[in-house]
Amino acid sequence: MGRGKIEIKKIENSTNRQVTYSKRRTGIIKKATELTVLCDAEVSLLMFSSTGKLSEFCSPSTDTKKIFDRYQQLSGINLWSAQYEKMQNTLNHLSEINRNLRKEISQRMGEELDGLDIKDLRGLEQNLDEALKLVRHRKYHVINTQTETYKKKVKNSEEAHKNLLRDLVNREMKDENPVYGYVDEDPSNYDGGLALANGASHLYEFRVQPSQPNLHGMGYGSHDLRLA
Amino acid sequence: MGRGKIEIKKIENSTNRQVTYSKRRTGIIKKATELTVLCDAEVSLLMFSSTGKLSEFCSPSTDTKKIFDRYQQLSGINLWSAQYEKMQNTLNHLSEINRNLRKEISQRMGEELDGLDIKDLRGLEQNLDEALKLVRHRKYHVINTQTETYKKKVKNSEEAHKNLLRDLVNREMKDENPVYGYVDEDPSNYDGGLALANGASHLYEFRVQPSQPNLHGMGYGSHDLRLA
DNA sequence: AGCTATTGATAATC
DNA sequence: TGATTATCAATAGCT
Repeated sequence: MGRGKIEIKKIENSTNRQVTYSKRRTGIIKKATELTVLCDAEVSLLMFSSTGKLSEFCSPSTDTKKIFDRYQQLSGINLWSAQYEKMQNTLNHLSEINRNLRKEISQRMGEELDGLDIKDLRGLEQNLDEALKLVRHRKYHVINTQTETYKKKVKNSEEAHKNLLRDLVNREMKDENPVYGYVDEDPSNYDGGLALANGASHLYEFRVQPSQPNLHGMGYGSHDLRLA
Repeated sequence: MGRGKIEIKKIENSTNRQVTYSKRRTGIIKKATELTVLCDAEVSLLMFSSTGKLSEFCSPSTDTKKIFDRYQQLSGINLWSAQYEKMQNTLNHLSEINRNLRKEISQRMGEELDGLDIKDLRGLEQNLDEALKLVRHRKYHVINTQTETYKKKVKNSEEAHKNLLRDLVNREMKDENPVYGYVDEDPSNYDGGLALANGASHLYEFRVQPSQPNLHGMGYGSHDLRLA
């Protein structure tokens, strides 16, 4: 259809090819539209020119994504299988690692020791012993620091009290007019040492439940890692 | 184009619509083919008839999946964003859990204690202490069991040796014909006690490297959890 | 981009 | 469905 018949083979003249592409692209989109309207069909048409430019047509009743989903269902071709598998592998790998980490924590809590031989047990014992020393060392350090702070605060307080009393006496001696209303500049700091009274840790006390290591109630064991 | 002009609107007669769909489908596929060949383009054409039947055309140089991938790249539309996001969330969640588990292990090894207050430290100390007791208990149990087995083996061996000697003496007394070649029925069991000599554990000895929890050389710390 | 001679697609019909 | 054909639509070559 045109001023002359043409052979259906690649148009070598680049400009001519572009022009023909443009015209025929319009034509085929018109055809797709007509098919959509006349026959109540759903159509997706994707075209990449030789220069890589994308043109798209899609029936108005739907969108490209829906068409693809439908195509996937009907054709049985899983378009994202590669990506899907890659992610799925990563997920499985992470789950496996987490399982192992949990097992290690359990063993460090003295549970699930059945699988360990004498060498493992000796290693674990030694390791726990060293950890215990480190934790105790740190604990004493924290206690000392807090105690020092506390002592300093008390000393400051006494100093302030003494000064206040002196002032008071001075004033009474001068004009017999006592002063009330003294307030410490930062009373909230005084309960720093009180925390020492509580022995149990919110971090570790839940561990009385055996063999279910947990992290602040995240409940990761119940998550569904499958993807429909 | 036809024996009469037609209006572009849905063909109500179902049979007629099907016939037109068939003819025009052939036509548009021909157009797509021509576009592909003449203009060196890549084309994907998906059509669903009003009855739901799928027809497909794709340029011979490629396939539908590749076209979709390319479409996705160029259009910026993530065609599987729902799935992707779901998996990505799961991945992030698992990674977070992983981080926490590692941190807990580190703390149980006496590392990364800076963030813990006095309550936490006391709890951890208590927990480690109890774990240490459990591990020691288990270790002694295993040692005792192995020692018992070893003793029994030795006793059996001595018994066997004694019997052998007696037999030997008896035979020599009877016909002056000594017997060689005695073999224990299961010699491999005798080295059970030898493992006790090795103090270090293959499981825990690598922990001298600080703050890198590890499980049997899995090296999960280096795994790339990002998804291209 | 337009124009139009010409080919190509297809609606109606069998 | 498949073939035929009179018609209309698309477009190749040209400006």
